[in-house]
Amino acid sequence: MPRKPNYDRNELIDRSRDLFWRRGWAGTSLKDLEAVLQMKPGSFYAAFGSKDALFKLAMEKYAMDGLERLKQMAEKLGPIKALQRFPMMAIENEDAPAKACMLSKTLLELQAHNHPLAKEANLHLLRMESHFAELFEQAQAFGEIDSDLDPQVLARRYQSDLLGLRVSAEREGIDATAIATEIADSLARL
Amino acid sequence: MPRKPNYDRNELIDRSRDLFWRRGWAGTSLKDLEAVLQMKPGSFYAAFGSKDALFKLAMEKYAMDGLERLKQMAEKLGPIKALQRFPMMAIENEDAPAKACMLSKTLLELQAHNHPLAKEANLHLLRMESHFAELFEQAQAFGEIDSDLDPQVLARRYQSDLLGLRVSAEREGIDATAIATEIADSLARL
DNA sequence: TGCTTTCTTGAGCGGTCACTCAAGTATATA
DNA sequence: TATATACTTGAGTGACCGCTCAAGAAAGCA
Repeated sequence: MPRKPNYDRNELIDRSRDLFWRRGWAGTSLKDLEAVLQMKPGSFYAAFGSKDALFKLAMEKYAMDGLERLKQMAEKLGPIKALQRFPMMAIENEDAPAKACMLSKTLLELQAHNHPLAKEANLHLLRMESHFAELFEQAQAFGEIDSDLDPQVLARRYQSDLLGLRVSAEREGIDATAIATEIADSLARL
Repeated sequence: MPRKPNYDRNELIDRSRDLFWRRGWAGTSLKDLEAVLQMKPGSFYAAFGSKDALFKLAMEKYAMDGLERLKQMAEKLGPIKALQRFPMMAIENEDAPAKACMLSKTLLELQAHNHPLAKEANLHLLRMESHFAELFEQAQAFGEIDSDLDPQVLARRYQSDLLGLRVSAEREGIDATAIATEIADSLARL
């Protein structure tokens, strides 16, 4: 009986993610979103409820995609090779709206205000870290790295390096690929 | 003939730096600044000109203090020990308004808008990186690390690690001291 | 075709933003 | 003490913020 929306909700979330990722939470206004989504305020609020609610959806998609890419890479290359290539992949995609990680950007922007989205970002980062740990564990099982090392510790350091790499990649005039290579090399020495 | 300001300009910049460091650029409103500085809008604009101008001053002080601490540490401990201790020092100060680096926070927040303050932040980061490189060079001259390595490359990687560490330290439930220790350890292996 | 139900539109809400300025106040010099 | 010269005050500026809602348009069902 009713009328269907004339947009693809999933694609709208993608476009929002790109905008939020690049410009951040405060840096993205409703007007910006309306322009990119081609939506008037009424439709926007009917569809998503609020700017924060959409940001949450965008961040979830961002995190899910990242995890998915890591899993696919691990299936194709095995755990250690996946971990080695992941940093380079994260920074070499020219189409991405930003080099830096959307989760860390959100965390840094909103943590001081105790904004719920900061906690959300931290949660996604924890999930990613867990999967890094799993891969390190698998690599140990395969005898690819020293099995005396603690996978959790390795994962935490790895994620920290990755976040640093991606902040550096955001800078102008910095050759981040060299850093990515070094991160990969240091994994080979474990 | 005139009247003197009844405030210590330097201390006002310190307080602004702490607020900006913690809350970021968009996250700090004029009202916030007026409250912390105990100034009415008129005085504020007479003293500093604009929010951005004060942010610039705050960031300059932030960068100068960081560089100063590094130099003092290097004088006291020598280059390599200073580089080893610097990461831990950066995250263990409980009085600091934030663990993450103000320069990287500013860069991530404002880079997408081509805001002049983002370029300014990048410049301060470059200056810091140069000094890291100097210390690596000195360490080579002292025979403390392999002299075949490129000090510039070492410095870039070191700064990247440091930025990652400080993002991680900002997170809740992450033991950043372990990461700091590992950064120090990996310098010992050069 | 007519009715119901949803989606779309866009003017406009109260609030906050960075900032201004005219008036008042304090102080160093003449 | 009188005057010139800042500094301080705070109400008020226009612009933008996230968001609301009443009215109109479109599509599925009878």
